[in-house]
Amino acid sequence: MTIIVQPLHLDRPRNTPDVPKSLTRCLNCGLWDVCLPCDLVQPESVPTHEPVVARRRVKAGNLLFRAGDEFHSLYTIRSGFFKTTQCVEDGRDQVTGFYMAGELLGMDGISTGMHAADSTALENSEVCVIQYSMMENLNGAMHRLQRQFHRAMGREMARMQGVALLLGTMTAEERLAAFLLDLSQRFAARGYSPMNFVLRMTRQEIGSYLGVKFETVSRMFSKLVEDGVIKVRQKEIHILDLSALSHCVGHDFGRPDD
Amino acid sequence: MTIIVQPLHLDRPRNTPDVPKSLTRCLNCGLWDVCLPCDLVQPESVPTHEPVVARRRVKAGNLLFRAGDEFHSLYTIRSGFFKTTQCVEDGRDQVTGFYMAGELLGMDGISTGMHAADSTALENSEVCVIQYSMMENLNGAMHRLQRQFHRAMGREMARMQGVALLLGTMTAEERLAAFLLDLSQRFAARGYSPMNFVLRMTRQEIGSYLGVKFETVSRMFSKLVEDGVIKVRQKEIHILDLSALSHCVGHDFGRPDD
DNA sequence: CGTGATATTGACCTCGGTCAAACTATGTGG
DNA sequence: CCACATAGTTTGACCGAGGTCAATATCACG
Repeated sequence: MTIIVQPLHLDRPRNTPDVPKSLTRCLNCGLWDVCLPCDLVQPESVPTHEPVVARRRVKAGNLLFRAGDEFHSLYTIRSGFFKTTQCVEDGRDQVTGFYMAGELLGMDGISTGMHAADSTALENSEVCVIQYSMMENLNGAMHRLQRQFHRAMGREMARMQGVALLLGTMTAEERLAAFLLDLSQRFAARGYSPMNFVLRMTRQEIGSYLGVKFETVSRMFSKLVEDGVIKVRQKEIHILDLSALSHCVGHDFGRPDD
Repeated sequence: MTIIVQPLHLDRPRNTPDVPKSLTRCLNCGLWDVCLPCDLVQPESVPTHEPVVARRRVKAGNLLFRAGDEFHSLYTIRSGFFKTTQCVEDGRDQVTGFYMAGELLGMDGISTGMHAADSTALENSEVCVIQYSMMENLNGAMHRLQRQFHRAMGREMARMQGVALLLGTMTAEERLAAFLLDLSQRFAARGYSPMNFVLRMTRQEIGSYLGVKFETVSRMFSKLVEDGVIKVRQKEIHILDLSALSHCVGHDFGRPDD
C-alpha cells in the first residue's frame, strides 16, 4: 500500500474542494485542545487531496489494529474507550494501557514499522486516523504539530514509567488505588466528574493491567469499600474520600499533564 | 538559558573553523551506526558556531541529569553504562532502565520540559549531548535524523512495554533470565561476547529493575547456577546454555485461564 | 590489614495466587 | 414471561513464591 501526501500549499484558502471534509470537520471537534491533528486545520497548513486525517468507527470488542499489522498511522480517540494488549507466544498476555477520548494511540509501531500490540475498543468508538508519513514531511510551518507529537510520545513514555513503578513497587491495594486515581484525574481533565464514573473494562482487564489476578482486584475493591473510601456497584464507581484514596497510594501518581 | 541554533549552510565545506571540534570528532566515533547525531556530520547538514553536539564526561556514581532538571538535551552514550531511577517521596524508588553505549538517554523530559528520572553513571562514561531544540528546527534536509529520533523513541517505548510485561506476568526466575538474555543480546549487538560479560550494576539495582528484592535476585542466580544454565562469580556472568536460559523465560507454569 | 559495601544463604511469615462455590447481570430462545 | 446459558463478580479456604529479618561471607579500597 502506498501513502500519498501532497506538498503543502501555504496560501490555499480553507474549504476549497481540495480540502477533505474529514479535515474541515476537525474544526467542530470537541477535543480541540487535546487532539493532535487539530493544527492541521489551520488555514496555512492544510494539505490537499489526501485524507491526512480520516475517521474510523470501531465497534465494541473490535480491533483498531492488531500486533503485527504494518504501521502507517497514529490514532486519536474522538469518542469511546480502548485497551492495548501485548501478547507473548506462550499464551500469556497483558493489558498495557487504557485510552480515552483525546489520547493518542498507535505509537508502538514507530520503531519497527509494525504494531506491537492489539488495540481493542471497549465500547463503540470513533478515531481520527493520522498518516504517520505526514509527520516526517513537516516543514517549518508545522512546528506546533511536531511539538505536540513529541509531547504525546513523551507523555506516553512517562505513563509507562509510571506503570513500571506501579508494577515494580506497589502492593495490590496500592495498585488499585493508583488505578482509580489515574482514571479519576483523566475523567476530570475531560470535564467529567472525578468522583463518579463507570468503568469500561472488566475486573480481568484491570487485573491484567495491574499485574494481579482478577480475584485480587475484586478483593481490593471490597477492601476499599469496607474502609469507606469508595462505593462500588458493578462497574459504577463512586469515590467517597478522594484524599483517603490517594493516601492508599504511598505516593502520588499524578500524570504529568503538561 | 538560551539555545542558539544557526541556520544551515548546505554547501559549507567540512572542517572549516566554524564547525566545532566536537562535531567533527563524530566522524571517528565507533558508534557510527547506532548513534543518533551522526547524520549531523554529513557535510551538507552541519550547523555552525554552536555546539549542537558536545561531549560530556560523567564519573562512576555521578549524575548525568537528575529528576526535576530542566530538559533541553538528549544524550547518546559514547562509552560507559548508565541507570535511570525514578524516585518517590516516601523513599521507594525504582531503576527504570539500564543504558549502554550507543543508546539514547533523556527522552523522559520531552513532554513536561523537566526530567522525570535521575540518570547515574555506573562506570566512568562519556556522552554526546544533543540540543533538543535542534530536533524541532529541522528542515527537510534533516529527515534521516528526525526519523532516527522517532525510532529511538519508539524503541524506548517498546522496551518499556517489555518491562511492563515482565513486571506484570513473570516469576522471579523468568525475570532474571529475561534480564540476562536482554543484556546478552545488547552486548552481542555491540560486538561483545553474548556468553561472557560483566555486570555493571549491583544485585540491589537488578532487583529494583526487576521488581523483586535483592535477596531474591541472589537466590535466582544461585538457582540458575545449580541448574547449570550459567556460571557466576560476583559480577562476572558466563552463560553456559543459552537455549536453556531462553527456555526459562517462556517456561509455562500451566496457564489454565487468562 | 581493617572497614564498609555487596553477596549469599537460611528461617520464618505474608501477600497474593489457586481452586472452588455461589451469586449477579445480561442476554436468548421457547 | 420464564428457563436456561453465559460471562462477569464476589467470597472463602488453602498454599506457595517471594518478602523480611538475620547471620555470614566476600570484595574493594584506603
